[in-house]
Amino acid sequence: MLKYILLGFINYRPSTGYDLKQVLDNSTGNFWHAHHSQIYTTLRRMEKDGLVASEMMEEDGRERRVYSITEAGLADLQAWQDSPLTETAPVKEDLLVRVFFSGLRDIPAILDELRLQRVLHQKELDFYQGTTMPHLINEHNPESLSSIDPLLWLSTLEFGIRYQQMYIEWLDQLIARLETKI
Amino acid sequence: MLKYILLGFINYRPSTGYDLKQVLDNSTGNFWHAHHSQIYTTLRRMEKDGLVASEMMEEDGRERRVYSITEAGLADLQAWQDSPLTETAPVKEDLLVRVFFSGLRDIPAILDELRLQRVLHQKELDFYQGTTMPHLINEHNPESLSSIDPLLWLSTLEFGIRYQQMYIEWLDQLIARLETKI
DNA sequence: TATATCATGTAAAGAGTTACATGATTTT
DNA sequence: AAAATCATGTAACTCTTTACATGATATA
Repeated sequence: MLKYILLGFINYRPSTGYDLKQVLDNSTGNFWHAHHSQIYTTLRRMEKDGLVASEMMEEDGRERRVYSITEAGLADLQAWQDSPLTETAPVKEDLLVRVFFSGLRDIPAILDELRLQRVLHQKELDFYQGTTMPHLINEHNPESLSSIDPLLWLSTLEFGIRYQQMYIEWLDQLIARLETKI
Repeated sequence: MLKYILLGFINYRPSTGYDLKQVLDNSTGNFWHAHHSQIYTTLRRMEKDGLVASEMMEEDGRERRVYSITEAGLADLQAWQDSPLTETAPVKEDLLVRVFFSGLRDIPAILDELRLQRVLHQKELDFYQGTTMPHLINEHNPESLSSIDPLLWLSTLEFGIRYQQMYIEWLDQLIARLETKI
């Protein structure tokens, strides 16, 4: 999947691994993330497979490896877009595993953990409700995104907002229930 | 993480890999899943590490390898419970990646994909709203779960229900928006 | 001058998926 | 008799994380 995310962004514009790490953190971080090590190695593999081509460029004395999409890469991206998902993505939520097996733990200790999670999820919600998407949309000149791109991008951002809101409501409900059990 | 899920369930009662696969599918499937191949290999590694011990048992002519938790396993489980999570779990949602990069796709094709996802998420919601948890709770005799177990288990189930409801609402919103763009 | 950011990588280990492989019992 | 379920595993591959490693430039 990371391959297609990288292809998708490189298709918007040629990019370095560093660029892509920033872009991922500030736009897809909400539903997909990757460490820089994985991004760099995946880009190299994609180049070996002929999906992208790279060129070292010097800018302000900095050496940057800029990747561009190839014809084969564009074909791969389009083939992926044309084969729709027929399954749902499985959820993996560490906290829920912990909650499930917390029957023998101290209730105040569980509450501490849940309250910390509430703070962290509120922080993520604040981040998504901040300036993330407008900047992504403004970076592209209006002509290049005549289509439904902004609608789709904002929708994925709204997913993140809904998710964090749901998560916080759920945490509040669980915290309230546990507070009556102390 | 799978290690702790397996330890957690084996701590409730000695189990086989097959048992654990069923239990995972019917209780944690909502926030954690694993293929049988991963469960079997993880159990073997855990046995090598002394966290569980296995014994072949014959039942109705079937050979079953039953795993029990060891003292070291229980200590490991408790140590994990005592070190709270200080981060949130990253979300990985394939569909959102696809939506993000659907700017050049045919809108009717996107809508088909979203409507199929709606059906699939509705199915999952129906499943979670079905009989999953009561049976898990009834399987244990009431004395063995005098604590807050049912409350915690039901809360994780409610997370799944809230998640699917949120997902469907989000899909409906996006579908409605795209329908105006045809 | 120290810290942060820019920039790119490798190595090793762990987690997870997919395919292969087998054979018994139970239900239709 | 066929299909489904019970039951256990291995092999190969891919994905992901964590740690190691380096060096330049920009900011405080």
